[in-house]
Amino acid sequence: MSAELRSNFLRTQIQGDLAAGLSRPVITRFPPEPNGYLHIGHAKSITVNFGLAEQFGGRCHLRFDDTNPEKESQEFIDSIQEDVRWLGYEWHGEVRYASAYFQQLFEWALHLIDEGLAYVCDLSPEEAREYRGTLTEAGRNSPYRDRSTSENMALFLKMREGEFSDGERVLRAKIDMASSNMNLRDPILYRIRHASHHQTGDEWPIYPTYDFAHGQEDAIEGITHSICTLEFEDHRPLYDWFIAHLPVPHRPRQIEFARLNTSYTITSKRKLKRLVDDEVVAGWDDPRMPTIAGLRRRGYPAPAIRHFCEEVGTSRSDGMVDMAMLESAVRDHLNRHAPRAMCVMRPLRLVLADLPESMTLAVSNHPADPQFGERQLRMDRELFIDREDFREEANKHFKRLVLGKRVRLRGGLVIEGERCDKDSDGTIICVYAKCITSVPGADPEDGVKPKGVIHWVSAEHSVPATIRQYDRLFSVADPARADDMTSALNPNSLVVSDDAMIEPALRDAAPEQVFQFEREGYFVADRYDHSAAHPIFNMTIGLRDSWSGSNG
RNA sequence: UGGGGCGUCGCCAAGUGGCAAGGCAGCGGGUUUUGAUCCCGCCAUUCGGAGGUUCGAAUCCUCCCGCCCCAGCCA
Repeated sequence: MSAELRSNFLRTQIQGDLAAGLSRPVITRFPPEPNGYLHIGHAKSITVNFGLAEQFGGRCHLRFDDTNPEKESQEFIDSIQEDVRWLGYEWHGEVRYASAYFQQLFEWALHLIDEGLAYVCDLSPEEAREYRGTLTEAGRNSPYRDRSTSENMALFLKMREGEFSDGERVLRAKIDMASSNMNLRDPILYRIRHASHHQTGDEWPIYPTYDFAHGQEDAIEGITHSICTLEFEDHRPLYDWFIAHLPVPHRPRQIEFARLNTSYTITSKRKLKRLVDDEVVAGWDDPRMPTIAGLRRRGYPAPAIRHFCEEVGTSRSDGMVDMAMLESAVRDHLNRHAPRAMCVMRPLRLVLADLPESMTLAVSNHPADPQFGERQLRMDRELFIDREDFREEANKHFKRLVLGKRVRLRGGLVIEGERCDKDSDGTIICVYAKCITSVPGADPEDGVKPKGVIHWVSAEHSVPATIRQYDRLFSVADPARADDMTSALNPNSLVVSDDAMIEPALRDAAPEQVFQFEREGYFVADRYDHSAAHPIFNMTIGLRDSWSGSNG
């Protein structure tokens, strides 16, 4: 394990296991159920599981926990694999499926029946709930609990043959109906579902539950550390019970950590699905979604997401991480990796009447990294600047273009505002300025430096683009706790503008390429919709801004 | 009110008997052809609370308080 990684209880635990003589390589697994798209919380689990394997020279499996066919689909299986790879990880060997172990699981169920440790129960779901008791009252034994081994065997075989209807019977473990741990009150091992499975088709009319499947899957694969979230802690005694009572080839160990929660987001798959189904967003990969696919389409780089997951740490205490931390990781990565370009969002015509002739400027693509090279930009008599960058008059805090004051056009000349035209409503429609310098990049000869620098594009040589500006989807920090998710939505989470003008070269941006539009923020060429004929950029995130809040 | 967890700065989080790391946020200053970046500085005499053990406690003990999870034939 590299020394620079901060310690956490998982790494400490594994180091301890290794020191205590764990003789096999560390093997972890990322075990999603294919019933939705992966989200930022899964990203955390992925970096934990794949990261641990990597740090300890072990391996990590990708295993679909597909024990509930009615909620699962091939679409999710495909998207999950794509997302894991995009995040930068490759699983060891083939993709695994819990469903590939159905026959083994079935045989282990027979074993438990044989041992008198499992029985077929005919209680209806409602009756079973009654018999289960409550948190403070013990449950009662099912009237079917003492069936003979042969009767249980015969009944379970009939279940497997599809002779009963859905919900008619279940197979339960015989543990302790009075246990203070609800999971030990004769948990269900198999339920009847005449449902076609995306992997096994109609081969099985019965499906194992999570509890009966997960630990055994881990055992089959030789998983050394089965890492899951805190809510499964109460299941660990049951996990261990199966491992102890079944002839499994290996004893995996379950360790729980606190799931990742980030402010202003929701990670319930059920609720995310509702946003998609209700068309509140444009799909699972809408750039406002906390899904991996959404973050990707928003322009969040995979290395930034991985770095964020490492930075927040891994512990056992519930909490909520400030979204600003993820955003910081994104800005940090993009600042170093995104080439600079100019985009004028709210164009205002600027005329340089005394510019002798159009000139071609060589402008750096990155202020701190020469490897990005430079690009040629045309500076003509007529330009566009942002409306926000001009005022007829302003106090000294306004470092942009003002009548009678100087400002530099990024990478070009220093100019001075002279006058402006307005329409009948008083709206400024054109600004006139004179050139103070004649050589690009030079300072004024009189030594009076410009107040600031503004960005611009050539009126003639720029091209229109659609800019999709995103803001957080929810306006409350903890939408998961809102009584009504819909009322917590931010009505301005998406603002589309077709007014923007961009440098012509931006037309040729590759899908998913991210640029910094100087003085604005980071923008990504939309993965699907961007084209040279119709450039479309999604705002990834704005630049940090210490001005607008205090003065603007 | 049964059981299982968790409480260290505004938000995350190291630390496990010997001087309370770090990141994010925030605040001040410097550099700057991006109000960005970068750089410098500030930001917990105290670890949920109260007792106790100890030369010494965030770390060990006792009691108390707060928050989270569990009563799916979901995972």
